[in-house]
Amino acid sequence: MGIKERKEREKERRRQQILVAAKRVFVNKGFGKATMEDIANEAELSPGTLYLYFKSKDELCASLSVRILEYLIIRMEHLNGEKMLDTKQKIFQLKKALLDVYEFDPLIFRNLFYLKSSEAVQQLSPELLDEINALACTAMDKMTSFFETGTRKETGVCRHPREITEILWAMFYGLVLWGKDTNAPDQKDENERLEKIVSRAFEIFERGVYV
Amino acid sequence: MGIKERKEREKERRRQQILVAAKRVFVNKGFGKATMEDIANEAELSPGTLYLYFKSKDELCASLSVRILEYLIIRMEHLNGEKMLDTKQKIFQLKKALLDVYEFDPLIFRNLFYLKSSEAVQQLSPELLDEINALACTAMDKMTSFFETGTRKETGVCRHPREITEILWAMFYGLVLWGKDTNAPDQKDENERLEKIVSRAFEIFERGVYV
Amino acid sequence: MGIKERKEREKERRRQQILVAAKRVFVNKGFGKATMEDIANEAELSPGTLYLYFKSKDELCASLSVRILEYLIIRMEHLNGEKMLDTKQKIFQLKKALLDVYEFDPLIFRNLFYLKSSEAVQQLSPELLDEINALACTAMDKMTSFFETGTRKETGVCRHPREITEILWAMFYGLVLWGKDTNAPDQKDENERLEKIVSRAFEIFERGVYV
Amino acid sequence: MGIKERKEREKERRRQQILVAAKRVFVNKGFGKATMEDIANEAELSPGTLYLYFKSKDELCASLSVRILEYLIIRMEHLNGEKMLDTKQKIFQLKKALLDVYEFDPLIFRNLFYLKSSEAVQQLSPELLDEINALACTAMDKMTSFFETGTRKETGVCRHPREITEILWAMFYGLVLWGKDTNAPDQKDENERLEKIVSRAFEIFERGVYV
DNA sequence: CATGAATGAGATTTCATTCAT
DNA sequence: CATGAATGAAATCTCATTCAT
Repeated sequence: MGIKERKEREKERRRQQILVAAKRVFVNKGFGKATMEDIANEAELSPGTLYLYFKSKDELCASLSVRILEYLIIRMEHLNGEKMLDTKQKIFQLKKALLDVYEFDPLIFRNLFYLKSSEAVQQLSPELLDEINALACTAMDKMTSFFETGTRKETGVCRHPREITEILWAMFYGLVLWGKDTNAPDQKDENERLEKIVSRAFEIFERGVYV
Repeated sequence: MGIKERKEREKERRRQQILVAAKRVFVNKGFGKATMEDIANEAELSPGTLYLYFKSKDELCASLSVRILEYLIIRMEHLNGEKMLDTKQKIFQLKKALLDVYEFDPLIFRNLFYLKSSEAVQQLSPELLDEINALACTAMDKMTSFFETGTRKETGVCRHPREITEILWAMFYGLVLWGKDTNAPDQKDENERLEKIVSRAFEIFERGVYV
Repeated sequence: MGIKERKEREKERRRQQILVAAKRVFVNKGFGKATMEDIANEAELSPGTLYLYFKSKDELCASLSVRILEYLIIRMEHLNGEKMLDTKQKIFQLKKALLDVYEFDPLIFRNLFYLKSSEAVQQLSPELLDEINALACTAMDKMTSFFETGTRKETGVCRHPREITEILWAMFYGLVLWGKDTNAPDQKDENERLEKIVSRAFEIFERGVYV
Repeated sequence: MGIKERKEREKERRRQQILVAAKRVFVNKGFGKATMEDIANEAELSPGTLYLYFKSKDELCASLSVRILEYLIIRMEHLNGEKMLDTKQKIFQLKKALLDVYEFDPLIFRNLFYLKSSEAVQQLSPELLDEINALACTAMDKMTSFFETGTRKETGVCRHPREITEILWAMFYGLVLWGKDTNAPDQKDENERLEKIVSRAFEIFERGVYV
């Protein structure tokens, strides 16, 4: 039945449309101060409609993380496709990937933070919570295996791929969250600034990983 | 007038008492979901009383950051007292200092993040905002000068003390915020876990900073 | 036009099907808390469809009463068919009839009460309101005339058939509404309990009606 | 501490004031259609204030029943004070008492009905639910014991005091609920009508109770 | 200073109803 | 006819803030 599928697709598109609108609102107002009405207005829908797609405001917020984690995982899978890299190259590739993800959605880290901050977590439906946790795990695992596969055939470098992964991730996370100047005049400047400092950080780090 | 001073001191003590209570509440509920009544109950005061010491909920939240930044600065000043350290030792000392600050107030980074996240910033009184910005700058400056003074007499290492400071800070910030597992069974376990990964991170980093 | 009639019949059948579903929902949720969507789900129809058969939720509710009043009237007409009964027998027959009606639809009294309770009445369409009032009157009249015809040929007993009717009706109504234990384990037990106390009540009453 | 007691009293008075306002609103609009705002306006308070005294709308509604059941119990206790009555007199006294209760609050029965109708019951706090159930039981017990004490010394009459109690109560309940004409021009007329039919009912009933 | 009852604006959420398909 | 997504008004309830005591 083509008709059922089309409906399905449209429904999913509408969901995405709402998420996009929500993201725009959150960027300006922050999660706490944004209202469902704001989001509805931005999405050019009525408040009630949001509830056809998301059980509650908290679930809507959390769903943003799903979207972005999915993108992150895809990016990590791409990385894993590239074989025959040494650790140095890998760190470089990871940096590039993370900066891409950030550019795709600069809100991602604030989002993940919000999610982790126990603010909302408690009243999410178990299903959604499980989904998010699974995605976050998968993302981390993919990153880790990226380092694992590459490093086995080398000189004993990078013996703790999991920790390296976590540290690099945290470093990026920290640079984004801390550096984020709310009053930045321009997203472009902001991105440049970030790229510069991240590059420096990964550079230093990369030297440190080598024995 | 001793009497005036005593009043002053008592007033300040009461302020601190409220901040302590607020911190306890925020740990559990998050900034957004905590109510003034929650805080008042925790402080064993009435809601109205809070407004004798803080202009608004947002100012109260922001004041928590002041408290912690002050402690951070003190800690950094101590560091600066210790002369004749090479970069390696400095990084080690900084790590220790940051872990101490974290132990003093594990909430500090969520706090600072909340402050940066534009959620509330916009409606803070300019005075408070200025104070916080000044404190944050001072803290960063102290950290930077810690690296500067140390490194001049050395081998050209650490030519970008400001960036190193920012990166180390962000790395720590990231490790704390990301690693923070809301459902951690025990603060002590949590602390140990953090210390371990932070040590590893600073270790790698320290190797990278050396030429 | 047989085709028109068939359409008509089918339409009426669909109406009944909706009413049956509505009744099931109301039993569990009560009139106020039940939603049109609940009813639509129960009837395996879409919410929109309900409005093809009923002007509004209130009209749907009210229509339930119509259904049951019609059954009540039919039952009363049967009673009137049985001639040559003395008051004692009549009271017994009435009891039986009422218990039958109750078994046919245990919700009937809550229904009628809801209708009387001014909750909705005010916004019903005049036509429906008139219909219901007419039916209620007819039902009462039939009951009354049941006593009238019987008692004329007797010994001056039962000189106020109208009042007797009303009292018996109210007594039954009260026993049902009051006794109705929402948490009753079982409709069957419930029915037995009701029959027992109703029998006792009519027994006493019957002795009292005789001079 | 007189001051604490005074506060206590004032708080209780305010609660009563809200209940009185709620009653007035419910008489006009019915439980389902009345809004918290309606009640707040009637009580000349703000909507938020209602929630300082009642956890939810449902709890407010249910609390009306508490008030009235308490009055009912008091009235029943008075009855029990009067010794040396035969059953006939007792029935007469009970009738008078019930009519008094009705006059004190004509809404009582609709209230109790609402409470029983499962509409709200499910989401009441267990404490309130227990309190109401206990009160309803007490009321019934007092009525029953009124018949018991009196009848022991008599001629074997009234061997089922519990059932008699229940039947009389239900009869009254039914007469009130059914008779209640929402469009009654005047409460006074209404009361007279009720008194007349109730008297007739109890008269008949009383003859029936005697062997 | 401290209180805490009251406020009332505003947030989330629900749901009867409509209408394009 | 039937659908069910969308609506949007309205309801419930929350909570930062105020103010009379």
